[in-house]
Amino acid sequence: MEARKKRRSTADRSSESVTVDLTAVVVAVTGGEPRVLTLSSAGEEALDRLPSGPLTPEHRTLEQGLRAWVETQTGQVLGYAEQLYTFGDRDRRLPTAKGSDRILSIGYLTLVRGPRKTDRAPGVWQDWYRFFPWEDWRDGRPACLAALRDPLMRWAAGANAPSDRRAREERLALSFGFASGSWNEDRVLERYELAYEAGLVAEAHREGGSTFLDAPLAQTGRAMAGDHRRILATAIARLRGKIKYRPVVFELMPPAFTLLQLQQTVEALAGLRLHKPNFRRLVEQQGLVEETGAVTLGTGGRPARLVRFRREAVLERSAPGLRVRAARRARRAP
Amino acid sequence: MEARKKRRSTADRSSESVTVDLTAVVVAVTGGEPRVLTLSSAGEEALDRLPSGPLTPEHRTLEQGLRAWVETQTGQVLGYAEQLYTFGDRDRRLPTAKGSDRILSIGYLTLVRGPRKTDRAPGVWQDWYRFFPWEDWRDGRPACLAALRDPLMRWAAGANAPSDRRAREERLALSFGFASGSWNEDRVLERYELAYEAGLVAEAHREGGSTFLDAPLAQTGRAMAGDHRRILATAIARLRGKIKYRPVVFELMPPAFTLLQLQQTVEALAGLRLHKPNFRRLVEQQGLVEETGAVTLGTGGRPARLVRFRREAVLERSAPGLRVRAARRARRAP
DNA sequence: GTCTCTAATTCTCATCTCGAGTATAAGGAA
DNA sequence: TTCCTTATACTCGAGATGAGAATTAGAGAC
Repeated sequence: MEARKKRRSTADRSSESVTVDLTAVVVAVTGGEPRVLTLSSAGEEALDRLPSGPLTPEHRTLEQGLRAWVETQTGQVLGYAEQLYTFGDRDRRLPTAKGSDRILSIGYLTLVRGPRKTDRAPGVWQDWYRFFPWEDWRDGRPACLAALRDPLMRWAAGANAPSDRRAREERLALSFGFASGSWNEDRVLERYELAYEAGLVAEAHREGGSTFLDAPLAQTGRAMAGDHRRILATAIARLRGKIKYRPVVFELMPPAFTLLQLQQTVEALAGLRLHKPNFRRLVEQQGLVEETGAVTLGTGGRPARLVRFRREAVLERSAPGLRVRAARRARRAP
Repeated sequence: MEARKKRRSTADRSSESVTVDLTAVVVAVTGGEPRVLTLSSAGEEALDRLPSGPLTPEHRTLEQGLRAWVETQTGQVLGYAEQLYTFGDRDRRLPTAKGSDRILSIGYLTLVRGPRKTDRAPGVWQDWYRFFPWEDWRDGRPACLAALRDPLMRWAAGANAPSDRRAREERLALSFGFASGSWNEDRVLERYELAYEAGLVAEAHREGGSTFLDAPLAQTGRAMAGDHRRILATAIARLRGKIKYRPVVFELMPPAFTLLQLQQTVEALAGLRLHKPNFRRLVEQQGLVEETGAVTLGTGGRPARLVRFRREAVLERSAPGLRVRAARRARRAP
């Protein structure tokens, strides 16, 4: 543990001077897979980290600062950007531990359309399911979930107070759908935090956190520097939630695309397989796309129409999005 | 364009030292009206402000700091708390302008159940519609909206570039439902920001913002210190959105309540009138409440059953909330 | 040219959900 | 007992949704 200073009576103790770190989760979908832009953290064991940098006086707005940092670090120009959350606990493990000041991290979700190949620009586009293997249900229930279940259950059972135990069990049931058996793809962050608390992810062991480890770490996903994996979880959760009521997917699509490409993009993000005819009906009923007139050949079958996003849709519908539903909703009590 | 600095090698100019302000929107519903806890800002013209205070080294987490400040400033102990957004533009007008450092404000939405009467504790519970009179549609379309419409339209028409004009008109259509005629109660923030940009709220004139003023300021709601009204707008928007898929309303209810009380609470927050039988059906179908066995007399009619929140509901449904719908949804193109 | 394969697109149908309205129940007061 | 008020229950039709079957249109094999 670090010496946690308690000087509460120094002159200007009324306010603490902190430095602010702007951190970007840069998302794209290529080849039907969701990708995050990562860099290699300098020191130590070369963990993956997210593009990030300190807020400086020249940044007029936070978002401006974020864009600047991502550009200088990766060469990537951002499209859509949305603030996610501000992390500010005093004892967070940080990738760039400079001094003993408190560091606030402001996380952003950003989307880019055509991720340039990272020729010689630094940065790697990685499939985000490398970091969260249990989140990809496109080919059915992921195998690693089975491996997580037992340690999680044992962690819950190992709580001291019975009330604690119940609380943990409830969180597990809610997040992973153990018991009820229903998976809610939006709860990415809750699941990561449970895995963390249970000591199942590598990050939890870096600074003497929980010690419950005994689970196959290989199955708990690739680690990231600092708490970047938590920020990534926050971003995925937000994006999965948001595509349902806001047309954000289109920020990831090329100007013209087929309905199948759109579906596959949504599937990639949500980590779910969808029913093709129903997906089409949804998109068309909502008026989210319009014809370009062109078609694609070379699909291997009947040519597909190329469509584009129809901007007027946001004016017509109150929640223009793709409300995908994982499975049949839980039926109410009989 | 701003000079985008590339000097990545100066000593410590790379990071700016900022102070952080924790700001709370404390919400309760009493007497069927939504309330915010406000204080009087010290200096100047005694504007209403939200409870807030700087982050200090003793605060281990941001939320902890927030709770501490609200308690010391108002005596109010918080229940539910949720981070909203971090405001950090360099040129924000702030209620407590200390020095020239950048100040980051982290806004929180917090809910309290039984707001203690503020006997001699500082702080006033104010109907939040005093700050946003156009947001209350419980008795039909609010009158002040008619007064806003014209100035807003003129502001849009007054844009320099035609593309700008179109963009403004689109935002107006989307936020206020002019034209389409459909009101979306969630877009509180967008509406406030439009009113601000159009110079229709007092805050816009405090520091030489836009100068479009000519609208009846009396109808544009009570002003607040700094950008607290924007933070309040953010909170209302978040809360209105969230009751639809998360059982947060119950954080505002007493332990036992009638279905009508619950409905009136939702109506107060959403600023809408709901269909009684359908609201009951919704609540009961979702299994959100259970009987307490007791009934209330003195309702003026048939006694009402007292129910309580049923915690298991969150385990059964993937989005346990009260998806209230303002009106018939927009029909698709013919 | 015809057949076959693949993927795009269209239809069907039963089941839910939801908005809206109507009917009945149970206290209190006149 | 009657009326008034509010709580609670029932009904109906339109639209949304989940699931699957049927049809269409290129490409390549023969």
